[in-house]
Amino acid sequence: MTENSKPKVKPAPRNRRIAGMDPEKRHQILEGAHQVFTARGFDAASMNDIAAAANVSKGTLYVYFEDKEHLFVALIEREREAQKRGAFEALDQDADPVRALANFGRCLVRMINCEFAVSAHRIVIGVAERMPDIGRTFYENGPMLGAGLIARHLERMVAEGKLAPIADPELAAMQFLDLCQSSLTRPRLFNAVRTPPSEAEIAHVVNEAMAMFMARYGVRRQLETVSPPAL
Amino acid sequence: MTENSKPKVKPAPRNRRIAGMDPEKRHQILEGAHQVFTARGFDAASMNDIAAAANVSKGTLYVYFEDKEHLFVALIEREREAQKRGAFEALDQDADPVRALANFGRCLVRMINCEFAVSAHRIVIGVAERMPDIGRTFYENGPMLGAGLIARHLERMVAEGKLAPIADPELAAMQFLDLCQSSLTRPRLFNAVRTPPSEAEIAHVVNEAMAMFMARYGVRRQLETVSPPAL
Amino acid sequence: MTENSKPKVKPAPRNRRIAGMDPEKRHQILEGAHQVFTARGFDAASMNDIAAAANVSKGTLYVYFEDKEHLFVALIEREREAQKRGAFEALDQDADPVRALANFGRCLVRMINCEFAVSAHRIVIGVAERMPDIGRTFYENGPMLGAGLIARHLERMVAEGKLAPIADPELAAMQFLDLCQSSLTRPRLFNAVRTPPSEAEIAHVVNEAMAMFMARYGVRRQLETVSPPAL
Amino acid sequence: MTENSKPKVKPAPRNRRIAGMDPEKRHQILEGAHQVFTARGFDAASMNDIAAAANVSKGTLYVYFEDKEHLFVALIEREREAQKRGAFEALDQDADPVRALANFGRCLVRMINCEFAVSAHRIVIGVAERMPDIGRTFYENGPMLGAGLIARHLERMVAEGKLAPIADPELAAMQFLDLCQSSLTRPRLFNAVRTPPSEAEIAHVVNEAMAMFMARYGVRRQLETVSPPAL
DNA sequence: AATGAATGAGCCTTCATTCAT
DNA sequence: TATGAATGAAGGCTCATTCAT
Repeated sequence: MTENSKPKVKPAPRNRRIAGMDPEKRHQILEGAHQVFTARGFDAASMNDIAAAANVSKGTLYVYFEDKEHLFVALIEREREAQKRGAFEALDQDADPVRALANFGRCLVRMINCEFAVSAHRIVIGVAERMPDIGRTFYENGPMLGAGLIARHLERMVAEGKLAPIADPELAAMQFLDLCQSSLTRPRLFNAVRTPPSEAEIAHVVNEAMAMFMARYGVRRQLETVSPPAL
Repeated sequence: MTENSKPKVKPAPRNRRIAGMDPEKRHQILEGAHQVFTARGFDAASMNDIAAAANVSKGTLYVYFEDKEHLFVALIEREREAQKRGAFEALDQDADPVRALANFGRCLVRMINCEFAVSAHRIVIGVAERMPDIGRTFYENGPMLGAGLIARHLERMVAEGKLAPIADPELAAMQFLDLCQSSLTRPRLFNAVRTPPSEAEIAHVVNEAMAMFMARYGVRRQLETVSPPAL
Repeated sequence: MTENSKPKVKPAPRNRRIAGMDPEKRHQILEGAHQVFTARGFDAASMNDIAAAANVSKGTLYVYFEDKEHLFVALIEREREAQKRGAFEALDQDADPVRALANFGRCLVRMINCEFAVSAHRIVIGVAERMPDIGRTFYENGPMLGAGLIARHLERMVAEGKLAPIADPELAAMQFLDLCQSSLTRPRLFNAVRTPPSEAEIAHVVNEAMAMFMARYGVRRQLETVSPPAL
Repeated sequence: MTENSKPKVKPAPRNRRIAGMDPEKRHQILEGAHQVFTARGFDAASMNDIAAAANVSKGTLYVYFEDKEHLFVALIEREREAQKRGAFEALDQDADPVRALANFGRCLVRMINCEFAVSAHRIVIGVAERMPDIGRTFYENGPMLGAGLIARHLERMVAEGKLAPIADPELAAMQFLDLCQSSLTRPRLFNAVRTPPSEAEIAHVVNEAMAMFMARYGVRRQLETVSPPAL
C-alpha cells in the first residue's frame, strides 16, 4: 500500500510556468473570476463558469493560475491592494487628527461594505476552516493591519495631547473600527441587507462611533476650562 | 404484517411513525451533521460522511431531511435555540442592571466564540450569497434579535435613570455588542486564532467595552453631585 | 507556499469502503476491465470505457475498486491465479520427471502465449517504469515463482540421479523456461505475431528445449554404458 | 526580403531549410524526447515536457515531427541504429568463431540491459497493442534481425565443422540469444532489478549459455578422438 | 421505515495540437 | 522558421440523490 501508490507518475519537474503573462488576459480572467466567485462562493464556483465568464478557454485558466485556489487568492489580493490605498491615505489628509479619524472611519466603512469587499469577506470566512492560511493571511493583511495603523495614529494623538492616555491602543483601535461598522457590516455579511449603506447612514454611524470613542478617550477640555469658573 | 402480530398492550400511539419522525434518529443525524459541517464547511461536507458520522444509512438522511441544505438549516436552528437560552437569561439575573449588562456581555462573547458558533457563523456567511434566506434568517434570529433585547434593556435603564438618554437605542445596543467582541470574534472567524478566548481575555475586553459604553451613556453622578454645591 | 497548500480539504477519514461486495458486479467489472485494458493498455484505457464495457455506471467502478490502478492490479491478480493452477499441476502429474518437465514446458508456453497473458505482460511491462511495484510484484509472483518451482523440481531430479549435478539450479530453471519460449513469446509481446502458437509449434520448440537442456544436464547413460566396452 | 539583402558569399545552399530539417534542432529534440520517454513511458510523457527538455518551443516539435507517435518512432529508430553497430561487429572480430560467439553474447546482453534499451523495450511493448506497426517494426529490425545474423553465423560454423549440424538454425539462434539473457533481461523489463547486470554476472550467464549451447551443438571432439581407438 | 448499491452529472485538471505573430 | 499562448476534448474521480429490497 505504501509501496507504489506514492510515485505514481513522478510529478514531473513542475516546469514552473514562466509563461502566461499577458496582463490583458490575466486581468480578463480575474474579472471573470470576480464575477463568478462573488456570485457563488468558492466551492460552488466552477472553473468552467469562470472560463466562460472570462471569455477564455478552460485551459488558459491554468496557464495563468496554478489552480482554483491560487486564482482565488490572487483575486482577493488584487482587490485588497486596490482598496487599501484609498482608505489609509485618508488618515493623513487632514490637519486636525480628530477630523482625520472620522474621515478615515467613513472611508473604511464605505470600502468594507462595497459589493466586492463583502463578497470577499464571505468567501474567505467561508473557507477559513478548510484553508486556514487563506483566512489568516486575509485577516492579517486586512483588518489587523488596518487596526495597527489606527493604533499608531491614536498613539500620535495621545502624544500630541489630543487624546487622553490609552492603556491598550491596539484594543482601542479595534474598538473604533468596530464602532464605525456597528449595525452596518454584519447584516451585509449575512446578506440580510443587500445594498451598501447610504452616505447618510455611514455618516450617522461614524458620528456615533466618534461620540462614543471621544467620550472615552477625548481630553475633556470643556470640563477643565468650565470647571474653574464653577468654583 | 405490522397489524396484529404482537398485540401486547398497545404498540404505541400508532401515528408515532409518520414520515421519518423518530426523534431519536433525527437527533442522531443532527449530531453527525454537527460534527461534519463543523469540521469541513457546507460544500466540503459530504452526505456520505454525515451518514457515517451519524451511524445511519445515506437513504435515511433523506427520510428525515429534504436535502443537504434543509439538513443544514435544521442544524443551525437547533444550535441557535440551545445557545440563545443561556445568554439572554443573564440579562435579568442581576439586580444591578449595569452589572447585568457586563455579565451578559461576557456570556455572549463566550458563547459566540465557542467552537461550534464560530463554525456556524463561517458556514452561514459562506453560503449567504447563494442562499440568502439562510443568511437573513440566521442574522434576524441571532445577532439582530440579541441586539433588540439589549436595546430594550437599555431603554429600561434609561427609564430608571441608570443611563443618560439614548437617541438611537438600537444602534447603541449594537455598539455595545460589537465592543464586547472587539479583537476577539473577528480573528476567530478568519481562523487566525484557533482557540476560544480565555476568561481573562473576555473579562478585559468586556471591561473596556463597559468603560467606553458608560463613558458615553453613563449618568455622570460626580458631575451631578459635584455641581449642586457649585450653585 | 508550504503553508496552506497541504491541508487543502482535510482528506476526510477515508471511510474505508467496506461496501461494494456483490461478487456478481465485481466480476462484471473485471470482465469489462479485461476487455478494455487488453485492447488499449493501461493509460489509453479510460474508466469511462471500462464502465461502459462492464455495463455499470462510472460511480460503481469506484465502489468496487479504489482507483484505476487498483482495478488493474486486481485484474492481473485474478488472471494470474486462474492460470497458475493449470500449469504448475503439470509438474507432478507424470511419474517420469523428464516427461513431466516437457509436459510442464508445453503447458507453460500455451498459457503464457494466450491472448490475455500476452496483454497482461505488455501492460505490466509498459507501466513498470512509472509503477515499479506493479512490475516487481508481477515478476515475483509470476516468472520468478515459476522458476523457483522448476529449480526445486530439478534439484529433486538430480537427487534421484535423473540429472547430472547442477551448480546453479535457479539459473538452469530460467534457462529451461526461456528455451521453451524461444521464438514464440517475444514476437507475441511485440505483436509481431498476432495469434497464439499452434500445438505443433509448441511441441517443436519444447522438444528442442528439452534436447538442449538434456544435452547439458542429462545423465549420459549411453556414454557410460557404451564407454566401458570401449576400454 | 530574403532575396538580396546580404549577398555575402552565398547564403548556404538555399534548399538547406526545407520543412524543419535543421539537423541540429532535430538532434536536440530527439535528445529531449529520449530523456522524457525514458523516464515516463509513452503516455505519461507530455509534449510539453519534451519541448522543455529539448529547449525548444512546443510548436517546433510539430515542425520536425508529425505527432507524438512519429517522434517516438524516430527516436527508437535512431537508438537502434546506434546500438546495432556495436554488438554485431563483435561477431567478426575474433578468428575463433566460438570465442566470437561468446563475445557477441556478452556485447548483446550488455547492450540490451542498458538503461535506454530497457526503457525502449518497455515502451514499445507497452504500446504494441495499440500501435502494432511500431511493435512489429521494432521486433523485426531488432531481435529478429539479430537472430538472423546469429543463424547465419551458426550455419557458417557448421559448414566449417565447428558445430554439429543444426536442423533449425533460426530457432537455435534464438535459443542462444535467450540463454544469454536468462535471468538478466526479464527482471529488468519488469523493473524488478533496477540496475544493469555487472560484467561478472554477464560473464557467468553467457558462460552457462555457451556451455549449454555447445553441449547440444558442439562437435564432440573427445568422442571423435576417443572413438577411433575404439574401433 | 431503513438500507446502501447504483447512478450520472459535474468537478478540477491535463495535454496534444493549432495558429497568429 | 520558431514561438508559445490558446484551445477544448477528455480523463479520473466525487457526491447528492434515488430506489429496489
